[in-house]
Parts: sequence; structure tokens; C-alpha cells
Amino acid sequence: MGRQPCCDKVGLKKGPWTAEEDKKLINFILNNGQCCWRAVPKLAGLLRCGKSCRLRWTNYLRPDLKRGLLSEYEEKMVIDLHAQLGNRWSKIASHLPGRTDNEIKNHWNTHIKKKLKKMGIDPITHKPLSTSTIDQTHTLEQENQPIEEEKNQDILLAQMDIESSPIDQSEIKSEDDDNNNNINNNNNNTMGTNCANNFVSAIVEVNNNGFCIDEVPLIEPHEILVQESTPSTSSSSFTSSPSSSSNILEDLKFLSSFDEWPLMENNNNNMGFGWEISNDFSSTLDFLLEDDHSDMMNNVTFDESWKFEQLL
DNA sequence: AATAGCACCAACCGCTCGAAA
DNA sequence: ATTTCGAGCGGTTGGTGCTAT
Repeated sequence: MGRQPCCDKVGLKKGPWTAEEDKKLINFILNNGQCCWRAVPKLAGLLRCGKSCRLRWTNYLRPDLKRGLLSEYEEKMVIDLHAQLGNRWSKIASHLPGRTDNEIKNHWNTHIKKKLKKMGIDPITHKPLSTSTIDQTHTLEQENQPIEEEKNQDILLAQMDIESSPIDQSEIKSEDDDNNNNINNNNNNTMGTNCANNFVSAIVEVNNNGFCIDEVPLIEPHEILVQESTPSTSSSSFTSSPSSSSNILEDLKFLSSFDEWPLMENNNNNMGFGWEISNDFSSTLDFLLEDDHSDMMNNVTFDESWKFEQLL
């Protein structure tokens, strides 16, 4: 029997989205909300499958998304959550408002994994790598940073006896009776993991001069403030709180005044993607702020936009 | 200047789950 | 009870830009 593909793939476009396609999708969703994704491409005039539209929206076009690299704090959150939840990126993402599972997954694979390995920590188990498995590069780097490593070890030992678990363990157990390998890994992680969790706490403490993530309550979406690292205009801070902003257009105008804000944490390396993100996001904002669409946006409050489909 | 290799991110793929018919 | 479908999830791939040689 088998199930039908999510769409008739013949003649459908794949690959990167164009600004024009983004506009169509945004226009459609702002006018109609999120409905049946399968129907979206046809109704929106897109030659994409519904799944592709959903991903584009959830991972890139949603108005509540943060852009740019993960902050140090967010990174620590990810490490800590990964120690407890494993590769359940959506679960991890749910603790980081404005971040998507895809984004976190990518960041984990490209940045955090390496960092942990560098520090002699197995990114899968969150336990110290045995010396035999630490690569030569790490060994060389160790020689260059002996003091830091000693500090890590000392704090690790100090943390080993401390109970730490910001995540309700029932969250881990409740969902996972399946046979997924990842989940098995997760459970292994969980089972083994007073040590692992404490080790993560140690990392956090080391990296943040005594600040421990486990002592910090998780941030609710309405509590999130965009980092005030922008020049001059930083006297006012944008907030995504539905209660504090009645008009999304005003917020978008505010955001659009920061031509470089998606690059906030990416200024130094001048990566091409930073520019692309900035460019695309700017075009999205431009679109939303165009005269043709400002009416639409003027009528969308955060409260209403939030109803699209519990965007957070 | 050319290009090979690397890093990064967006997008895709295939699978599972839950709800509805 | 079975089938179908929408949606979500995690793993993987492909494209682009950067860096080193």
C-alpha cells in the first residue's frame, strides 16, 4: 500500500528559495494563517511541495525567529540540554525561543562538537574522552593551554557531587518507548549522567567565570529581549512580547533600522552567509514594510500573529 | 590567479506518529 | 481495524563562500 508522497514532485522546484518565493509564502501565510501545508503551494502560487514551504516558514521566515550565531548563553543551554536530552533537537529548540531545531542541530554539528572535542569531552556522552581517543590536534592544543585544562579538571572534580537537573526527567521518559537509535543513546546518556550533567556544569562554570546555567531559570518567550548590541538606537529594546507590542509593523520598522543586526555576532569573520542572511532578511522586512503590504501588517498585532499556529 | 579543501548553513529525504476518515 | 494524510523529527546532502597552498 504505502503512503503517497507529500506532493507530486514532478515539475516542482527544489533548492534555495528566491526572494520572490519568500514573498509569496509570507504574503499567503499573513493573509491566511498556517493551514494545510499541502495546499499552501498551490494557493500561494508556488512550485514547491508543502513540506518545503513549511520548512521554509518554520526555519527561516517566521517573524519570531532570531538570526545570527547562537550567543554564548544559548550555546551553554544547548550543551546542557543535549547532555540530558540527546539529539532531540526540537526539544532542545523548545527551550531556546526564536531558535529552530535545524539551526541548533547545525550549530551543534559545526561548532559545539568541535569545541567539546577540543576540551576533551565526548560530544555524544558528554563524558571526558579517554586520552587515547583525543586526537593529536587536541594534544598539541593542550600543550598550549595547560592552565585552562587544569582549571577544567579541578572544577570538574568539584562539580561531580553536585546534583544538577534543570530538565524534568519525566520529559525524557514520557515520550520515548520507541526503538530509535538516537533515543537509545539519549537514554544511555540520561542513565549515565549524573556525571555527564555535572561535567557540563563544569564546562559552563569554567567558561563563564562562575556563572552556572543550572542556576538560571529557563526563559519564557515573553521574557526575551533582543540583545542591545546595536549602536545609538540601543536605548530602546525590541521585545517579542505580545503584551508589550501592539503592532508588528512598528517592530519590524524598528528592526529594519538595523541593517546589520543579523550580523551582530558575525561581524568579525565576515562570512558570506552573514551577508546572505542579512540580505534575505532585509528583503523580507522590506517586503513587509512595502506600502502594498503595510496595511496587512498594520492589522496584524503580535497577539494575532502569534495565533498563526502557536509560533513559539 | 587558480584551485583544492574546508566550513557553514539551508534544504531535502525518509521515517514515525497521531488524528481523521 | 485499517488506511490515509498532515505534520514533525533527525540525519544527510548540496551549494556557496572562505582559506590555504
